[in-house]
Amino acid sequence: MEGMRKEDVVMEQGHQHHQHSIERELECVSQVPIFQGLADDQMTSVAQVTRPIHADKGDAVFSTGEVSRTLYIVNTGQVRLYHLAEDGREQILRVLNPGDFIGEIALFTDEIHTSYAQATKTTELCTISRAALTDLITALPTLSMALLGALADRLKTAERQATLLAIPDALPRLAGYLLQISGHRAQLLELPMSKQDLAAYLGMTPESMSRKLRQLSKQGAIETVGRRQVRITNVDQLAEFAPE
Amino acid sequence: MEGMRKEDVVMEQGHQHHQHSIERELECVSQVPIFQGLADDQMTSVAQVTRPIHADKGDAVFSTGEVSRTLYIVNTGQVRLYHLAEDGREQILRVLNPGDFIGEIALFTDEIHTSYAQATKTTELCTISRAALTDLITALPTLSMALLGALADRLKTAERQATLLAIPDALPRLAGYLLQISGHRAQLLELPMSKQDLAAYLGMTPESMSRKLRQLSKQGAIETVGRRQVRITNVDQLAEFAPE
DNA sequence: CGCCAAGTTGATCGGTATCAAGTACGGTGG
DNA sequence: CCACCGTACTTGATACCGATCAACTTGGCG
Repeated sequence: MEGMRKEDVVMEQGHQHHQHSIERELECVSQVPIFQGLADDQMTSVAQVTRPIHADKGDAVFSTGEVSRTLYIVNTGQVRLYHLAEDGREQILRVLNPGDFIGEIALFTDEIHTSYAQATKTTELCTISRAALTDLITALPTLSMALLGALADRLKTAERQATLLAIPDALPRLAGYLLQISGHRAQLLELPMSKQDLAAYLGMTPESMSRKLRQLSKQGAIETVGRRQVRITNVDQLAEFAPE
Repeated sequence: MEGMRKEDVVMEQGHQHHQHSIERELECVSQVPIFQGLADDQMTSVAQVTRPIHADKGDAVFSTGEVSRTLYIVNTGQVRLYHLAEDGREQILRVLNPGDFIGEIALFTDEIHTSYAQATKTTELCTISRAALTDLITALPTLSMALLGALADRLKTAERQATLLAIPDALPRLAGYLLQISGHRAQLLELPMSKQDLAAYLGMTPESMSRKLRQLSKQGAIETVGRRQVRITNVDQLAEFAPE
């Protein structure tokens, strides 16, 4: 991760601004999956329109009501996206891990953000303005393809999520979710969010979540480890409870 | 990483159709929103790699298990996408109306279709192979942008759908859905699918759907008109039942 | 006009939300 | 390193909503 050869590229670009190096920007860009596959000089031109952002744990990256004209890409750390219901309950939309991005809708319309984005730990992001990104897209077909691929992937996830949520019973919803994030493999896995957030994400209450997890572990399909981990001990058993 | 070079598959495939007129293909292409904004000659090159497909009411466009290497765009008619649960119940994923497309995931991986696509009426589609489309994307930035926009839009819909489905009570789910497809406007609107399909789409039974619709109309928020239409008579009233 | 699928209505049952207490994990400070 | 504390999580009891099964009605297509 550290040993990137980027110094020579930085030099070539030095004339634009003064010697304010774009090293930090390049580091961000080079880490991000959608920019993999770009040549060094292409990466540099991306880095030039990138602006890094830092957010400490608990900080808001953006809030509801703000106008969205920027693409945010998580470099390190984690960001959670959520809605705030009028009763104060938070509905988790998605958790962004390194490489994930948000704001793609901003590319096409002056949309108002309908959710909050909050760092759950110390987080580094890079941002790209709409204008800069549209320029990049037209100039770099490789980037277009990468973006399309990432969007298609998220779409698939969202549609699978919707299919899960349409199931009326909580047990298959949970089982299906666990199977999905484990890749149908018996393993110890870290939950991407707290159990109460996960409960909301899966359309149930924390109480139901707890009961269903217990039920699954009594059946020998899983074990809960601490507060944030679940070990899948028997995939077939788990699949019994899942849909299809 | 190595730079990607585009192979000239477009020309090779286009060659085969060169003999007869591409009038039919052009008609399809010119109707489709994602191809709007292309110059005439660009549209022609798109048309050359397009293959029209006809499906009568009830016909399958593709089925679960088939390998997906094609983008399908609906020209006229309607296609419904659904999963088949083991108990035989159909879970509607999405309904494709003219201009909508499916198969974008096929562009990036040899994915197996996980759903069925069935025409609900006489339908004309155009199809584009993966190779041809990737070439088009690299050649036509306008098309890239249009595709990205369409995907971002679908993503937004899917995520909103997931948010709706996470609500445990049926009434706000239905109210939220109606508000959404009506654009928060009082108007007569055509349901995009049958009520029983809509019920599955919203994660409830046809019986519940019927009862909740009745409840909303007793409150004066809506009126049901025939089997496929709903008139929104009081948006504020409807919003009372919707989340947020 | 007649038929059949789609939709409605009713009665019952089960599952989950809710409310209310209790428990334990994991971070903080001593 | 350990004791402490707050919050996340768990457990229990009850009520309510929606799924289910069954019977009926209606719209709309041939």
